Amino acid sequence: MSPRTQEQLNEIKKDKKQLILNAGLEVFADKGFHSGSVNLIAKQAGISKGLIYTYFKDKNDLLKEIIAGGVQEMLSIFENPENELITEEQFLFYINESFEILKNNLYFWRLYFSLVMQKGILELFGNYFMEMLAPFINTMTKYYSNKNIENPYAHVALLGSVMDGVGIDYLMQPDEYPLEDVKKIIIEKFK
Amino acid sequence: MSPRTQEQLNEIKKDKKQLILNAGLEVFADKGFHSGSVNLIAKQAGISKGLIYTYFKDKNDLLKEIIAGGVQEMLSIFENPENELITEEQFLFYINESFEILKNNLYFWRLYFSLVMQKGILELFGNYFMEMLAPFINTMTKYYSNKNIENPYAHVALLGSVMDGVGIDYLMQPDEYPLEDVKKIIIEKFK
Amino acid sequence: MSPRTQEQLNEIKKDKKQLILNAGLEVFADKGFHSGSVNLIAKQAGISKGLIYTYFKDKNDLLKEIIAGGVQEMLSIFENPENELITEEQFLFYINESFEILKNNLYFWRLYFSLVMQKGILELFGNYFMEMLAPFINTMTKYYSNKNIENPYAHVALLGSVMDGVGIDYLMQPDEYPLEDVKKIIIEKFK
Amino acid sequence: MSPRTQEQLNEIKKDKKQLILNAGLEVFADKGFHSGSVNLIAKQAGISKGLIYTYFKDKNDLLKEIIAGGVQEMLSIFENPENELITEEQFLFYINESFEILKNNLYFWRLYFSLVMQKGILELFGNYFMEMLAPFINTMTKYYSNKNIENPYAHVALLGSVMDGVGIDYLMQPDEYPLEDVKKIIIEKFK
DNA sequence: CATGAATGAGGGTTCATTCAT
DNA sequence: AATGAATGAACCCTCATTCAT
Repeated sequence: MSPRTQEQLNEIKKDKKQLILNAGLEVFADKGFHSGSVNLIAKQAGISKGLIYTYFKDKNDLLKEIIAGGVQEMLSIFENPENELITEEQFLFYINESFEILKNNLYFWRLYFSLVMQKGILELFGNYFMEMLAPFINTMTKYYSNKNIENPYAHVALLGSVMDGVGIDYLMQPDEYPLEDVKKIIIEKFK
Repeated sequence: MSPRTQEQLNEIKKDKKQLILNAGLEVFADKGFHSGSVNLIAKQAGISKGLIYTYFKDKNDLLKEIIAGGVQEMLSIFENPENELITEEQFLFYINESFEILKNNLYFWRLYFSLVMQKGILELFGNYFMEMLAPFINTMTKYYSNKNIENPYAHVALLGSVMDGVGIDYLMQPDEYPLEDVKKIIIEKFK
Repeated sequence: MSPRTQEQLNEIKKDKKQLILNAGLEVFADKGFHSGSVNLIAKQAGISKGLIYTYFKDKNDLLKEIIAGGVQEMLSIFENPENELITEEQFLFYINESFEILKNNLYFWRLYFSLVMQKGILELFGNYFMEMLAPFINTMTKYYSNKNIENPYAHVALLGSVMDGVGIDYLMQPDEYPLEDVKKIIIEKFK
Repeated sequence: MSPRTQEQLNEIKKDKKQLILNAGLEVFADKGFHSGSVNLIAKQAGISKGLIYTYFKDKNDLLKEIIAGGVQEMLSIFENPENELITEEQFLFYINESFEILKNNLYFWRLYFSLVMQKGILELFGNYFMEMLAPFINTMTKYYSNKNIENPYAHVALLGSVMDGVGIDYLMQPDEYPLEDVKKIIIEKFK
């Protein structure tokens, strides 16, 4: 029989790669990068260990692509006319949107926070994370500066920390954390 | 030389154990639990690998005792006449104290946050962490309730998250994070 | 286009097989049998991994056929009226010819010498190599016997070893080894 | 009980290390470096796989130490007053000695010849082998130069090749190769 | 005939844990 | 109490081989 066409192969490749990326995300998010074994990821994806290495150079590479994918998704959501000053309404939108992103990407954020604490790993990603967060930080800094608030930098740092902290606590107990109520208070206090 | 008394022996034992606990805390905080090897801990403590197993059943047990120790320390600091209602002044004291604790226990908190995201590990500790945080939560809840603030539970959850978020961000970049400025804003917004 | 005739198909088949054999020879000679991967051979031959298994049972089989081909080529060059006694002139010719063969089949001889030391691999070939060398040995033995030289067997063994040793040393540093000068001395000493 | 003294430990270490070196030499000589697995070496030495890594950084390191040991042994045997011109008697001694060394270190020489053919591996050893052979080459060059023989360099190259070739052929069939007879002829032709 | 995705055994290596001393 | 040599399970990764297409 004739071999598969290039198109078919590309389709397979894309699907399988995504399958592995998803499995990797779940496993790494649950167990952490070091404890999440390639074996487990293969099992989770329903494939053999070896196949992972058809799509990724090594375990590091798999992690990098998982993160890159997540970061891309974040950026695509947050992409805004860069140096635009935002209104209070837009501020609310951003906060809301951030919470939606958090809720819709539990695994990614769990992975993010577990990586962020580990010295050696963070270096793998260079400025990925910084780049991901930059638009948010820039926009917020401008927002606070415009409101003539004293020390806008500290305000933004705090707001970022708040989002981080809420994220972590919510991820730890998604069913019990009063996310919506907390959101309201944040908006009230930080707008 | 005369043979050591039982008391002296106990003292030695306690010292050695503490030595290992300290070394373990530093290594786990720096490398993470999985990557922080027993060998490294032994080296850091200046003892042999085998001796660790005289004091601890296994690596998990070592981690548990490290955490338990840290939690005890937290509790001892925060120990307050339990159901006492606190004044605003005391509220300020608590916040301040929390920041001091954070700054003085970088290793512990780094370890804490690196563990907290990992499902498998978290189960090792059952309610340890919850118990550690309970007094803080209780006191704050009472404080907000007394001020007739709407939804005190959500307020406390948020305050806890804020402390978590600030903790993480500070730990990531201790030299660059504007901790004092952030503290001021927190007090202003949450008192 | 008209469909290919059976003959043409056979021709293609033969070509493909030869393509693989050549690629295999180069790769095995360069990397060694164990480290020369099937994948690399396929790439070198410009075909797919799978196709190799249409022509060869397995990697061992490919090696065997590569060696068999090389041995055949040697034999065809050396083929002489079997039990004929050779003159000194013919002796010179043989030596010269041997050097030419060496120079013209660097890959084969590199592979040959890399295999010859390994017990496990050598068994794959049974008497291949012996058969390859037999005509040379026979001819030379007769030559020396005829000259009434004492212990012609040892002389032939030595001559064979000389050719082996020169081969190896030349293969190790083809550009620096004084092959022509060495040849002159050999002829002088062994004719 | 008290732990072992440093002396005892050193003794153990030395013995075990030598055990592994010997096992490694045999396995690598028989199977080649790449095909000779750490597993097999452990089995041959009667120890666990892991123990090898107590004594050697990795597989490469094991090979290096095996070779270093062998080279040292060679050098110690051949050590001669360096720039001394040798007599014919001494020449005979050297040739004889070389054959003894060959016979007494079959594994080492099998390993040597199997390595020498492999491009990538040879580089691991830099000038080890060259240094090992240098005294032999120097001494012989001087010997031939002194005899006013034309092209002493080619003579030495040939003599070296002869020793190599005889070595290989003998190693391939130690029981059948007429080593003593061959030695006589070599001496006769090359002295 | 031809492809390359997929498998799984086996490779080198690390490391928690044990145990003779 | 103290040591560190020794073990073996589990890790990441490679590669010969198979098979659906």
